Amino acid sequence: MAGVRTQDNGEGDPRRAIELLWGVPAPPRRGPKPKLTTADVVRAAVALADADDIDAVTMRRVAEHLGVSPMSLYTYVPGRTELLDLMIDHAHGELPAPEPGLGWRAALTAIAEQQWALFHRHPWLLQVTTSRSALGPHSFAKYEHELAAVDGIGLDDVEMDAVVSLVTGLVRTTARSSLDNARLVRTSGMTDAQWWERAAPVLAGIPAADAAHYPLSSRVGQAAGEAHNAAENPAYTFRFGLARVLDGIEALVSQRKQ
Amino acid sequence: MAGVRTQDNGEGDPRRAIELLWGVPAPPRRGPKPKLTTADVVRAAVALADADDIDAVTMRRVAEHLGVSPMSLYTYVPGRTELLDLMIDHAHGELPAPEPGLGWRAALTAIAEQQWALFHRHPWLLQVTTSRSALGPHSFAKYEHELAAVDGIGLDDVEMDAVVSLVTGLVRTTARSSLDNARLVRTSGMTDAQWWERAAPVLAGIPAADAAHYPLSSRVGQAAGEAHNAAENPAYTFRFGLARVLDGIEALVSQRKQ
DNA sequence: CCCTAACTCTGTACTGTGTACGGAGAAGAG
DNA sequence: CTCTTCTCCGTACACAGTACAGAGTTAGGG
Repeated sequence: MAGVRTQDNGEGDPRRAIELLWGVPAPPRRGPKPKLTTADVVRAAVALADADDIDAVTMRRVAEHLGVSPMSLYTYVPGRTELLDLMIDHAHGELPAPEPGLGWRAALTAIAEQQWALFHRHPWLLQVTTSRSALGPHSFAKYEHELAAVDGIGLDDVEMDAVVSLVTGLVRTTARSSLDNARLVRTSGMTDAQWWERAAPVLAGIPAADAAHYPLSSRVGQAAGEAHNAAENPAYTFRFGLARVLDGIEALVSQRKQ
Repeated sequence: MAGVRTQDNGEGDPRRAIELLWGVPAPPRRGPKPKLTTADVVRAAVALADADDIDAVTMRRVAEHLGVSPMSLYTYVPGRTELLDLMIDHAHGELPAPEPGLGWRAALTAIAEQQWALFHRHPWLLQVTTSRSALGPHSFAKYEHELAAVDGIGLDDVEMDAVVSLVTGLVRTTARSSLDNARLVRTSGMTDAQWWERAAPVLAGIPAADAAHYPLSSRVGQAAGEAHNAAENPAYTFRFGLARVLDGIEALVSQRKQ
């Protein structure tokens, strides 16, 4: 029913990875011409992840996709972890530059919507942690654009950072539940409705799970289910949450103004 | 540098798993006395995950921890996926019942703080998806308590659900970045500062990564770094975000009231 | 009381993962 | 032409989840 894990990397020396992210000019090459480029590997990995899961990105499968032996990938990429880092920055490159002249509210809304769309194009982005990996050019640009949206509206630097985290975090969680669910539908072959149809009678047979013990849950769950035709509607939760968050920020901004 | 993944389950029939969650009375037993109980297995798995990672929860290691062969675990638990589900509900059991008589704002704050603490006690909770798994008694109770905090303050049922998702989602994202980072420090053996010390000169050697290209990022990044003595301060982001979100909810509530 | 059905537990084995290691061949530097 | 450096590959290892079949243990039915 559930159980998604997050595995981390724990790399030692960041040098090589950072150089790859920024596309170092390439040291003096002596040996045979490489068949591929690092970008080829990244593109293949992204294609696999898009089509399926982050779990589909195995060194063997990426290699097969490129018509190359698994071990030769290590010429272009230090390991799987660094490949994931490169994939992240690659995907961040799809985020457009901000439209100039928008107010902070419209700018933040645009950013949130773009990231929402990005996550739906590349669901694997939500299966991967980004703690120390946001060091590529596109990730830098992403952060820069986010800050630009709230620059000069009366917040101090620390608040600007926190506001940006708040909005991007909202997008992440709501998109995550949207896409976790979509993935479950795919992998289990059951829609939410079908799954509930099977789960409901089991629960009904358990006295302790009676609706009387959970009055609010059953009332609200039913109402939400009817309103959305599903157990959850992450798109609604996203836009509802964004409206609340923006209102909350607005309160702070106008407080700072006086 | 980064690369945490989330793996999902995709189980077929939820019956057995739900029965385990709710502790079915146990069918007529004929064979030899079991050495263990399902609860033993869950406790051992939680202990392993607490001490380390969700990745530390392998069937082999749990079995070893219990002095039993790996395959015998399958007597108590259908598979690793369902074990994770049981772990989640087990952890949710640590969330206290709400203090009665609090206003919605205080109640939501208490809930958020309790979940923040729970995630820090059981970081692996953030490494695991919960899409369709919140069907255990403690997860039910969690949702019920969350709804109770905002019941009767003028929101409709769908809004209540969305408000609750908004707050719990905030806790999840901010706690996640807090704990992803802590785990990275552990696994890499480098603090944030040490890591930046190593990464900074590499970045400095790359013309395109110059501060001039990212004026806001470098200004804000430096200010945030000095204010927090770290690249990030998730605890601040959490409390700042919570204040904004509550303000945003307040705006909606008072709008509904008139 | 014994036999048999039901149950627990275990050893072995299969597929799949990331990647360390060593060797084979290609191509530029001298 | 030779040497050094590089790319690429085959093999191998440790570890994962768990299918399967068998050995041993217990309680119910006769």
